[in-house]
Amino acid sequence: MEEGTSKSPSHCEVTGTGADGADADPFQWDTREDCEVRQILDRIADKWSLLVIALLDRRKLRFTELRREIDGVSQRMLTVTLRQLERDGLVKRTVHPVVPPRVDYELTPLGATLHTTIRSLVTWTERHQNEIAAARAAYDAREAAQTDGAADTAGAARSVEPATAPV
Amino acid sequence: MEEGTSKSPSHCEVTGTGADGADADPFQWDTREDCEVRQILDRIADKWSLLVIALLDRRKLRFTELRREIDGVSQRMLTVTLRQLERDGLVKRTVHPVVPPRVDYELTPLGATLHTTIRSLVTWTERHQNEIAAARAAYDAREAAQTDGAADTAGAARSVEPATAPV
DNA sequence: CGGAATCCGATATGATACTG
DNA sequence: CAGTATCATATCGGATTCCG
Repeated sequence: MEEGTSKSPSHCEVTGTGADGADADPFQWDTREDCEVRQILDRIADKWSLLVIALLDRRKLRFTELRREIDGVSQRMLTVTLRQLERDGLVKRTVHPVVPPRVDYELTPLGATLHTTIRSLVTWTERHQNEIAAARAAYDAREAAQTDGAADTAGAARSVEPATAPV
Repeated sequence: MEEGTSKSPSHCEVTGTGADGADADPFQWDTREDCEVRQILDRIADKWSLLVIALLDRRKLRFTELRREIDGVSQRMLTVTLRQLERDGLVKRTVHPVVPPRVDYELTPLGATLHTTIRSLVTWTERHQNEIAAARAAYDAREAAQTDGAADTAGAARSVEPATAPV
């Protein structure tokens, strides 16, 4: 990710609708790793990219402001991330040639359309964080149980069906 | 990511609506890196997790099938990813105790709700991959131009505003 | 077949120092 | 303030091997 994506991603077109991608079939998509969609996906689903886009909601933010809002990001990673997003046309960078340098970042129209989707991802997470926490606790409990006491008579730790026939 | 998330993430509640998260204010959310939301986000926004969830749309898939569909994933990463998703309660794993082992993976109801969101992310990418490709090309062109020939008289490579006053 | 465990290299990322 | 450059390394993740 560090270096520019100078590889040559095959532009694998979707086989479905003739238009401009946007297939309706949930199954019939690429998944080839050298595919452009995969590459883009890897980028926007990036830890920091996600946060940057989520935060740049209809407002400009300065470099330092972003850095302050995104707890834990290093100056370096924020820079790199912003460059990538700028390159992908998702974020617009504006430099004010003033004495103490000032740089603003904001979403481009394209970035704004993505923002909606990202936002829904964040919302989903907020909504279900409790369920996930519960699931984790349950999983860990089972895990510990079978590692520790182990070998209980009947109840298997994970879901197992009562064998029917081999493949 | 390798090890179980045995850290202690602060359960940082959203300040907004009293209910169960689902805040309406796009700004007032966590961003603290030790926050649970951030951790979950990092996981589901993971390169492989994303693909697994996207692929498991209303169907069971065996380990090998998944591996075949997700080009480029190693056995190890697929296993690790599936474990995490299972732990988070997003994927259900079913072991059939037959002679050649057979394991099926499918989304849980919770996972299904996430699938919708993930899917929209994939769709967005498919729809806009051309725009992004164009943006990249443009960016790289500018970049090369100013690195190479550089120093053109007027047109600056990046967006720069004509200075008004310092901060 | 599905997976666990180990080894081990690539690299993504943080910390630090320097610059305009 | 907003980077860039360099260095050190923690982590990710692939290849291999062994197992039920």
